[in-house]
Amino acid sequence: MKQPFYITTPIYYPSAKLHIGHAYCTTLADTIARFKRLAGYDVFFLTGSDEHGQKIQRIAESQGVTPLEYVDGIVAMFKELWKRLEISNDDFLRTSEERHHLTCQEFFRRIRDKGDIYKGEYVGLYCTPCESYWTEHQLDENGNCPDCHRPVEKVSEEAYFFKMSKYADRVLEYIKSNPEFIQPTSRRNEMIAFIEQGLEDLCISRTTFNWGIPVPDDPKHVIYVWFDALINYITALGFLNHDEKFEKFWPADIHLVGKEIVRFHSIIWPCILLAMDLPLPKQIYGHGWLVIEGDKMSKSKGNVVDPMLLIDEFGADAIRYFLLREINLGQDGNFSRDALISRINSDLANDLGNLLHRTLNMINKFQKGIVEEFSGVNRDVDQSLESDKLETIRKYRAEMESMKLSDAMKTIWSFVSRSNKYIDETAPWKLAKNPDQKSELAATLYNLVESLRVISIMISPAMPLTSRKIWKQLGLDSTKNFDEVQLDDIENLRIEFGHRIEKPEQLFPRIEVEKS
RNA sequence: CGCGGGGUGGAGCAGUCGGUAGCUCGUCGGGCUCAUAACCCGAAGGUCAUAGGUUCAAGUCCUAUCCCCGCAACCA
Repeated sequence: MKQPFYITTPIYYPSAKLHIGHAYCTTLADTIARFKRLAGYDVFFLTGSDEHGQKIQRIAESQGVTPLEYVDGIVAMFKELWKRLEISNDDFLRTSEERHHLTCQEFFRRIRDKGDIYKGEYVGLYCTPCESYWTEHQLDENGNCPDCHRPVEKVSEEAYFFKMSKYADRVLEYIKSNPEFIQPTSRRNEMIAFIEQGLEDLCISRTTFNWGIPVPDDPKHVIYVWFDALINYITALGFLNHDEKFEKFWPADIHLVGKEIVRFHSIIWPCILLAMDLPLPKQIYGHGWLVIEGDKMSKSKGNVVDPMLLIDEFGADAIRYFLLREINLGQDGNFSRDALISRINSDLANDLGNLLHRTLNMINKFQKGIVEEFSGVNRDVDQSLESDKLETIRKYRAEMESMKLSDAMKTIWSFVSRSNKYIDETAPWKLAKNPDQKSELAATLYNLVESLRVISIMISPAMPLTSRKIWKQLGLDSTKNFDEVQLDDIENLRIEFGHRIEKPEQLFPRIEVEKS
């Protein structure tokens, strides 16, 4: 029986189109999910949309449509983006779906019945024209509403509270005794410090708007979006229907989230689960943010990068590779068009693309497109290439398993480089001129095809389209169907003598940049 | 003294247990010609923000200072 593996992205808020930061997070999750599938796990990979809240309701009103009509349009764009980016999610959860409403209400009811949700007074600073509560920190320099800059007033309303304080100690204990729970460590330290300063009970209902999940038996309240949103991870597993998916996949292996929402996932979410007597997720991984040309991405700065346009221009795999390679998981990373083009040209076109192209070209030119048989060739360079290959595979597996995705890409590419060097070392164009060296030539070309075969499997979680293209061009479909390739095939599968390669095609054309 | 992250050759970054400072791009020189003017080899270039301290030895530990960037509870 296959081992289960459950990974999630956050459910994104459909108040606007998704930007490159969302694409980054989802690409990371997708790459991990694909790697785990390749490694033989039974993977469930979830993403979705968090559709409720006052902000959505207001935008919809301003456009003269219902909230649902409004989010339907945006969510369709989410789905289109994930399709174009080759995201392999197993489900897409919308919090507006009935399955989620019912699950969420069930959580509320059970926690209330056991006495951990109570009715109280929410006191806050309210801006009447904006119909919004603000915290003191959010106010502008004059102590006014940060949106409209008019004065706010202290207002209270009836609200439900969740007894988070009751669970603070247990969550802290869990974090402390499970060092892997919150990653990276810097975030973990932050969370410990945060809990140690004391947790207040969480206000989990609102009465100032109605686009949300109604509180059971008290429908003038809607459930606060975070309480609503976090539960999505369990809704999707069919918790309510005692689905076998729930038994199999809960607790989640990784909730991959942005650093700004680590707190919700590593404190509020565990408190909710403890109140429900459910096991806690194994890991919350907080990735960093993308800064654009050194600046924080924001609408007001007008530097928001649309991933869809990038995919149109450069293709999904190039974007995926860049994000995985260039940014160290857990830290902030820089996104710039120049850096992207530079990566595409040097790593993808010059190194990988050209390695494939020159290899296939030589097989066509010197051996009429056939990977020919040879025997008795074992030069130092061959041994050296072989041992580098084995070391590369070993490192790659270790790095992928420990989520060092950027390191894993570096490891693959140093082997790409090694293979290019092997061509220089063996100089097949010279071997081709001498009939006595037919075996050496065949061995060289065979070893190169082997290198590319290994590379194509290793890049498949990160660059599924390119991986498939290489597989096809190498003529490997006759050896094994690409979709059935497993991680162990890196070592186990061997190319047969005499098989025919396909027509070489450029994987990544160079992008010419005008010099200024 | 709110919390956290960061300051390493022209640019972007790695540096695990402290032991001669690495990678990619760019620049310069050479080689090769199978290839997407790609590939391979070599070189130049850093007092690792600053000032102290611990140590036989510090980018790596400790203290102080300066600069940049996030977060600061209902905000995805």
